[in-house]
Amino acid sequence: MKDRPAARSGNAPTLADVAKLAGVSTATVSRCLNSPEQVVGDTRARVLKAVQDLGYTPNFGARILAAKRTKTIGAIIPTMENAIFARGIQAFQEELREHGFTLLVASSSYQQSIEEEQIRTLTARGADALLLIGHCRSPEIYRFLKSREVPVLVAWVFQAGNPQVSIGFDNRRAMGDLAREVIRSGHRRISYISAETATNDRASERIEGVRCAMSENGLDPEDLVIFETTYSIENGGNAFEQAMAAPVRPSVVMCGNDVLAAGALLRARKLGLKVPRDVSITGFDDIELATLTDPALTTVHVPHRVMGRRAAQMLIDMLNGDAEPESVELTANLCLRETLAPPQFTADR
Amino acid sequence: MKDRPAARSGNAPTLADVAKLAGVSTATVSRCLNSPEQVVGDTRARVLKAVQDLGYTPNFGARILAAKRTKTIGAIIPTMENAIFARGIQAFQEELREHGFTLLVASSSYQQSIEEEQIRTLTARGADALLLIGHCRSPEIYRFLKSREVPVLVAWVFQAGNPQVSIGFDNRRAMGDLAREVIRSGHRRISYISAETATNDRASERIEGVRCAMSENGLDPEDLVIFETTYSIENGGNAFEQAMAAPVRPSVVMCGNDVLAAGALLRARKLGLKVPRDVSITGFDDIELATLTDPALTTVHVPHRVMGRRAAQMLIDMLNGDAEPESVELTANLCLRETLAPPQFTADR
DNA sequence: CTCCTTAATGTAAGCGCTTACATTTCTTGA
DNA sequence: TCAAGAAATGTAAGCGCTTACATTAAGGAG
Repeated sequence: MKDRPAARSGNAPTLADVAKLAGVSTATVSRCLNSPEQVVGDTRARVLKAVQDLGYTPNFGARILAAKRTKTIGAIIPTMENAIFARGIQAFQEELREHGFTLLVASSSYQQSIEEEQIRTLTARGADALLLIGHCRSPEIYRFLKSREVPVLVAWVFQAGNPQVSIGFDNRRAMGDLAREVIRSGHRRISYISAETATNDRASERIEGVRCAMSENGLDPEDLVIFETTYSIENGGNAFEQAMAAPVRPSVVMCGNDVLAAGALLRARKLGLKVPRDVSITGFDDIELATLTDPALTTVHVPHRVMGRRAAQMLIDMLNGDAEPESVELTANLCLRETLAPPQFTADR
Repeated sequence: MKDRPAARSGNAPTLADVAKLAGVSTATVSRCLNSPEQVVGDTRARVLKAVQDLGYTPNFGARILAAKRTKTIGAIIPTMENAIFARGIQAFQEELREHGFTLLVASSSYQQSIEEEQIRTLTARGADALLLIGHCRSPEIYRFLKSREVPVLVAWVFQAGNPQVSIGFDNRRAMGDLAREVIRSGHRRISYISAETATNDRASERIEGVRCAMSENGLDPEDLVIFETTYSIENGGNAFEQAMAAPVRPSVVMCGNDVLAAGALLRARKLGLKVPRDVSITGFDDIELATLTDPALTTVHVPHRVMGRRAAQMLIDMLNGDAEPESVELTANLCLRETLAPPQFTADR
């Protein structure tokens, strides 16, 4: 890898170039750009014309260095490939843009070490604040963030009592609600397909939700059969097949998200199982896909877009020091569609 | 919006702090971090320890300013909400990471002005190179990019003869191939649901592909009925309904992508139309969703992941000046599944 | 018409890093 | 053992911007 001589040096016009052309000082140009009300109309016009003529673009590196604030916010999500994050982040960015902020996105592939690296990178790049997903990360990195005084907002989760400011919903309760519904319709043998729980608190909270619902209803939480895998249609299908191969067949397979559920549904079709007659399947998130499948997926609706927009507003408020930041709980509602039905009391087992 | 005093000043340890602690000069520390082979093992260890102890993170602003290259690559995509970009970019980022590059993503909401703004932003932030989607943008911005000497790679398209380096597939030919297949199975009355074509060359190229196929087969390209809308399931459904309400009902509705096609399919079901008996539907992209629908979608498979990975490699090569960059054409293959069948020769009309 | 207040603009000191060049320290061959 | 060249390290000059402070211009009151 050859080190090329510094690229694009000498080309980009600088503040000084603009200043010279407009016949003012660099300070005036800077003010024109950052607080135009401080400079009189006449001069301002001249400066802006010079900016135009030169095709001047400020160098953010220099700005970061000199000003410490950059009107940039960073977000680190597990993966762009999951529609829920894509959607939330898209809304997040739209809201930020309306307030003159730029968004920098990075993804961590669900790996804690990568996420921490990205946190450092974005901070070093002058992100004024950060949006992160879930609570699961090392104390060091929280210490780091604190020492750098970077405001952080955690999204996609809400846990009463957690001091870290967050916006999201209570994963445990949401999945618990669904599980209660499942149990109420008569299911007793539940299998659960989950994402890897090690560094994903949303996933583990959801499992806890199911367990709670079980004990509340006199079922032994220990009986919950769990299959951990990575989010993908294929993996969902495989896990489903495994689940159905168990000696005691579940009457319902609950899935940690819609993608897994879609995979399960597809595989059920392939295996010649009728859903929900032979087995019920549930998802989580309510992405578009959930309405497309046949039968349509019973799932939990999460307001991703709303979450994204509100997250942006909260972060901006935090940056402005407008008010004490406070966690926001959004509600996730059940979406009862077609894949859940009372179990057939067949004589299997 | 109050201007707070410069945040996190005085907190972050700097190169100088590290240097002092390690008892060396800042130059040595810098070398330790950027070209470790230049500093002897003993010193290096001392410096790295100091870096650890202090929790030092380099300030990218300063780096951009001083070094002009940042091992960062920017990508601007129309939207994160489209699985195809999400997938391609995810692969792109994975490959970049393996080579020590960081990815900065921004999205343009399919708006040219926003895209150009983002191009300037990412450039100003020290992106060493840029990945952009499609060829559609103003000459000024290309001039800007050229003057800044920022290597640019255009993805998701390949047009023979276009001097701008790109990686992708020939949208016209790919959709043309599908159209030929459609015509070969006997269809004559084709309706087409497209994305907005104004600033989306992929969309317009695909339409051209259909038109070509039509004239090759003795059909009048003027007869192609086109509905333009924004990519979404809902819009796809609406456009489909409109298409089917035409006095001369199409026997096939071709869609600019799978999302529109899924919407069409769903709406068809709602309208009581059997696909493909009453009407055929085709998509484009072959996203996961295409296999989930019932019947499964006939579409064109695009190798998004491969494209992302190769794009990363190409950009890195360009940055290294390793070889003359050359456009790469990938192939997009037909995926004949269940939604396309010969038309019924009913007596409608 | 002068003096003082206020608004507009200019001056210049960094921000933290890289790197060309200068200096010191180590090797090595005769 | 010593000179000469190589290797390791240090010195210091920016990179382009913001902003505290200094200066100048413009009003307004007396």
